[in-house]
Order: sequence, then structure tokens, then C-alpha cells
Amino acid sequence: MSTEPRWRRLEPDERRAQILACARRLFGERHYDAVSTTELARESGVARGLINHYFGTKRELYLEVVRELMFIPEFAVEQLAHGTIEQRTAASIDRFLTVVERNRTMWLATLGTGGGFGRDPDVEQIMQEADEIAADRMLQTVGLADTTEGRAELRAMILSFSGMAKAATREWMIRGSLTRDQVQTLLSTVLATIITRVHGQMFGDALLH
Amino acid sequence: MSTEPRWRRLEPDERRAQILACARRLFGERHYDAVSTTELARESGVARGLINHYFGTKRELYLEVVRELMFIPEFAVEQLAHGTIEQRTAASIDRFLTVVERNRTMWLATLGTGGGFGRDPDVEQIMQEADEIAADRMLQTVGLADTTEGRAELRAMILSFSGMAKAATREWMIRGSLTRDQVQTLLSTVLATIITRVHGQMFGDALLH
DNA sequence: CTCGCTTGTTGGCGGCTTGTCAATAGAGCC
DNA sequence: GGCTCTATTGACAAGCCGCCAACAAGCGAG
Repeated sequence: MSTEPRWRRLEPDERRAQILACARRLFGERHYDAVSTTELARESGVARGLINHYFGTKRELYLEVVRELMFIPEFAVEQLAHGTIEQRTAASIDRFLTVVERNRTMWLATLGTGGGFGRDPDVEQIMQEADEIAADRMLQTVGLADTTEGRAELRAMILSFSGMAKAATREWMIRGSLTRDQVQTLLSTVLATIITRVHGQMFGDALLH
Repeated sequence: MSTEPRWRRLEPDERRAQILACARRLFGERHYDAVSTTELARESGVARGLINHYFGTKRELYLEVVRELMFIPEFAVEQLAHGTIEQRTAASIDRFLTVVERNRTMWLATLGTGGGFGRDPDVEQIMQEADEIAADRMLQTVGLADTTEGRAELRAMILSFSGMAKAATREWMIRGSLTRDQVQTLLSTVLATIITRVHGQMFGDALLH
């Protein structure tokens, strides 16, 4: 009789990726404790114990999924260093929205609740790191990466701004209460305002041109 | 010998509130599945089964906590209908920050991560409802409650704005990267910009005075 | 071709979790 | 005191998770 193996032996990376993909799907459609490791294993076509072997804990697997989702959309950073502040912010926002539009599914997944009760320090930290990377990228894109005066404050305000960017894209893509053009106008106007008026008012406006 | 009762019989509302308070505390300091109903019951000084009796499910108890946290800070809505738009937004933001500062703990708990993977439709919906109430309240406070033209869009933009408000208060209260005054300047300037420039540009600016 | 080694993978055990439900016992009322 | 109502308990069954010893896929050496 044919002795076909009962299971295939995969490279760790491969198996890991396979489980991770499955976890991404399940955690994407239901919340944490409505997904059991038993189901996770069954869907992955794998023994339950293997999940612990690769990720230690259901929770760690979950965090891995979050981490993966947050850091993926690293769109090309391109210097748009010419033009007025208004032009630069407009171009920057346009680029941002295009990327968001293109990675729609992924982006919606990372959006989640939009400021939740989560109260999960680990998730919180992952988000924060991702946000900071995004903020620095934004500073760079607008061509203010090497601002010295009030740099920390500017960065903090960009971080705040990104809270609005998330909420606005949600209005656009999920609720449909704003069009893309309206979001474009809203975000670029506000970003320009933050840089010129708010930051300018606080620290003088040497950085405007 | 003295026959003191082994447990006191309380009014349903009272017992409910007691458990809820305890749940608020525990869910506040640890994430969902790190809190067991056993612990919840022990801390509440109550049998485990009673939790199910009152809330049905651990998860429903959790959602109840979220709901309570989101809707509590209903600060007095006071018409600030005089002054320029700038003055009104400034006053409105000042009021907002004062309330936040006063209910610091509560607010931080509701803040959470600021746009998470949560992926919990129930929590999501609760947040959304709370946000909409807050947005309407904001419209009212600034004295634009009865705007007719582009009302839906204005509301959507206020909702987006509240994403920034949350992020900014986080920068201020948790990370300390902005002072309260800076947040005040940032938020009121941006809010005024949204109303006058952005909304004004889209729909004409009949509503400015 | 076979043996043997490495290590990816399994399967079941132990402890703990959660929802249910019949039984229990506060506390107000007559 | 006794009766009733129902808030509350406690134990039970099902299921979940982390652990770990045993198993076997696949590869290289002889």
C-alpha cells in the first residue's frame, strides 16, 4: 500500500507564515476570545500544540498579527521639497490617500475601532511605534525632517494630526459621509494650518520656505 | 450563638452597580482575557454564578463597562453663541480640556490605543455612538447646531476632528510631549480652520457670524 | 538502499475557565 | 412564628489553553 505521509514537514518560516495568515483571517472577522486555538489549529490544518510551539501563547500570536498589520504599508517616501507649504502638504496628503485607497482592506483592518477601550498595553505600544514611524515619514515627505526648533512639539502635533487622518479616512471609506476630495481638502488644509499657523505661532516661522 | 447571615441580600440595581464598579477597575488595569470571572467574583465578594445571572456573559459585562465609560462625561452643554468663531472655538476647546483634565482617569481609560486593531464590532459600535453624541454636542457648543448647508459634511469633519482631539490629549496627558496650552492652541486653531476655511470653502461661508 | 540523526509535529494530560441550573437562604409581610 | 419571593450560592459539564514526552518526515552518511 502507498505510504503517503500523514503530514508534511515544512520549514519553520513557512509554517509560521501559514499559521499567521490563518490567524490574520480569523482575528480579522471575530474578536480575540471568540477565536479558539482549537479552531485556529483546525483551519491551519495543524495540531494545536504547534501554535504554542511557534508563538508561545495565543496572545503572542495575536500580538504578532497586530504587529504585522501595522507595519506593512510602508509606502515610498519621496521628497517633495519644492513648492509652497500648501502645495507640499497637498501632494503629501494626496499620496497618503492614494496608498490608503490601494491597500483598502489592510488599512481598514488597522483602523479598527478608532480609539478604543482596548486597555491592552502591548497592543498600545505596537500602535504607538507604528504611529511614530508614520509621523516621521510624514515630516520627511513634507520636507521638514530637519527642523530643529520645536521639533518635538511639531512631531507631537503631527501625531495628533494622524489621529484625525485615521478618523477622516474612516468617514470616507466606511461611512461614506465624506468624499475623497473632501478628505483631501480637509487634511491638507489642516496640515498646512498646523505647520504654518500653529507651529509657526509657537516658534516663529523660519521653516516656512 | 449569633446567627449573622453569610451574605447580604441586595437590591438588583445595587448589586449590579457593585459588580460593575469592580469590573471597571479590573478591566481598567488589565486586558480582557487576563481578568477571570473567578477573580471578578472574588473581588466583588460574590459567587461567580451571580455575574452570569446579572450580565449573562463575561463579554457582556465587559461591553457594559465600555458603554458606561463612554457615555458618562456628559458635561454641561452651554451655548457660547456670541463672539467670533475663533473665540467660540477657543472657549469650547477650553471647556473640553477642563472636563478632560478633571476626569483624567476616566478619560485615559476610554482613550485606549487611539485606533487599534481591536476588530470588535460591538465595541466599535459603542464607540461610534458615543463619538456622534460628542460631535453633536460640539456643534451645539460652538453654536452651529442648526446649520443646514453641508450639515452632514460638517458633522463628519467634526468627527474627524475628534480623532485629533483624542490623539492630542494623549500627547498631553500620557506622553507629555505637549503642554495643555499647546493643545489648546492646536485644537482651537484647527477647529476654527475647519469651520471657516474648509467648510466655508466647500459650501460658502454664510455660517461664519 | 538502509541506517541514524535532527527536528518539525503530534496527541493527550492537568489545570483552569466559563455558562447553566437546581438548591439554598436572606428579608419583607401577614 | 411561618410563608413567600427571589437574590444568591455551589457544584457540574463542557471546553479551552499551555506543556511535554513521544513520534515520524526528510535528509545525509556509510
